[in-house]
Amino acid sequence: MRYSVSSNAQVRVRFAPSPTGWLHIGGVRTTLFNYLFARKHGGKFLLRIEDTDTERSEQKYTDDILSSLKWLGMEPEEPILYQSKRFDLYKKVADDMVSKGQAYRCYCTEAEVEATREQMMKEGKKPMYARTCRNLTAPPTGREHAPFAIRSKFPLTGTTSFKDMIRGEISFPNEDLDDFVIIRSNGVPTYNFVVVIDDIEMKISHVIRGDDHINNTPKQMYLYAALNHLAPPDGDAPKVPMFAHLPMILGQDKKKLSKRNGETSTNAYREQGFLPEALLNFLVRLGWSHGDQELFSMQEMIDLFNLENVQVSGAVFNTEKLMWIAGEHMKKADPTRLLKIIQTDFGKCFSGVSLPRLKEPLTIELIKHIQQKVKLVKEVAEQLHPLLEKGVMPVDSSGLKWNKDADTKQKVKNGIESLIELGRKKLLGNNSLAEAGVGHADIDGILRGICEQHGIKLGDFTGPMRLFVTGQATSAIGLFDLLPILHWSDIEERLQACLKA
RNA sequence: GUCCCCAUCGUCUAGAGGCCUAGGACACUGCCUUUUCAAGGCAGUAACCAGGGUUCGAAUCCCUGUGGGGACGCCA
Repeated sequence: MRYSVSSNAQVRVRFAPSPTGWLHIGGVRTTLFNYLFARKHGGKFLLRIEDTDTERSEQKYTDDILSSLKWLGMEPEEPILYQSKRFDLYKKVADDMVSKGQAYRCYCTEAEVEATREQMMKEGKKPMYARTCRNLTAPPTGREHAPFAIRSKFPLTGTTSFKDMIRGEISFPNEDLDDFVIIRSNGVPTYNFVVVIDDIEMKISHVIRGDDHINNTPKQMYLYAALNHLAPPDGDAPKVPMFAHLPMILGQDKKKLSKRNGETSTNAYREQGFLPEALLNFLVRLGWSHGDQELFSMQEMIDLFNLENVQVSGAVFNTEKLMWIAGEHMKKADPTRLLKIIQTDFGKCFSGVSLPRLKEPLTIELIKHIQQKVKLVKEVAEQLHPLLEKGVMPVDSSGLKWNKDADTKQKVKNGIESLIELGRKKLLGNNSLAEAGVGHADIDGILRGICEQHGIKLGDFTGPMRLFVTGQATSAIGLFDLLPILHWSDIEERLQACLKA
């Protein structure tokens, strides 16, 4: 909160997800803060795939992370580092630590370790490894050829502390810290180990991550000290990066956001039709603020972002606010771009419509109006669908007010007949009234005129028309705007259907 | 249980000792327009976890308590 960035160091940050699940929305927020920080300081944003868990890592998840980041517009600026390709290196570093007495071979079985852990829990202590093998000079008898893990030889006394850029000084008594495993008995390295090796090699200047990593930091501090010799000789990278631990994103139940208490998959938001900039705007306000400002363009986020204004406590993921922000960004979006997204992501919404109709300029005109009222791209597509259909569509007219009043019903029909006639006259051989120079205000005048002439209320008149022309009782586009845009032939067919209702 | 972190309206937040009878936003409620719908405008309800200090003065600093969350893996 109170620490600023030293100006001469090159800022290099990374997002380091493990491909064991779809890109989590919390990961997107972490990425966003890293990305904004890099942009703001003229640094670089990098990506590292932490696929050391060979059991659970899957290619499809890596693909998902990559495609989601691309969708969000936050792509890495240097080649992606895959940890699974570097096992040999990690092993060598670990062996080196063993030979220097910074780590040791542990011959305990998982069951043995688990047993002591449970025992300590019962005694009211923090469950830790009993350090059985810490001072061994040779393998225990009978286990000479047994597989062994490699553990860090973490100091037993003193304290380990670091200065968090968001929270200030955080320190841990060393006696509470474990001799954590750095290489599993199957030879695969663990997270806390490789993260340090890679951050050193990638010359990461600032580690910005979720605060669930606070407790890992002292372990990593130990490793930074032990692996100091790995730091690049050019000295342009800090020996130990600065840390900034971001508050968690919480579900409605105030617990860490997970599948159980909210939608966590980034893809789901894309499929629902959120604009990426809307999602990002919502996410940036979860834990960060700039005075009273709520709406930010990507450029504004970059210009305004800073770690000083990052919040310390967790933030509940609030879907209502997301929806509001989505609507605000929708209003500002370029309609041509919206059409493109509709075509690539929401083609399925157009069953029964010949897609070439999407290319007609009238589509853009329709989108311009629709986007003012809806929040999601999918909604734009759904609103567009019936409008682009040729001719009549099935409608449910049972809810119409005129069902209760035969007199009005007849008057409205008379009015519609007048409208059809008038429309033809105004069309002057064009496809649509708009092409003939008829606009919103003209339609307003025409409809009001007809209502006056036939002695009906505007609301009674527009209700049935809206239903038959849009196929829906309510629509995201006003009738006054819609009538000029659509092909008059389609409107006429639909109004004829209305007359028969 | 142990360690770490946190604590302002229901939610996101502003707040860096006096500008705070605590501001904005979402949501909610009401009103206006009711001569088009899911628009727009206006207004309102609503919070400094508790107790002790420090200070002329505390939402803001300190301590304690309470509450919440996170971490305690040969997951990341």
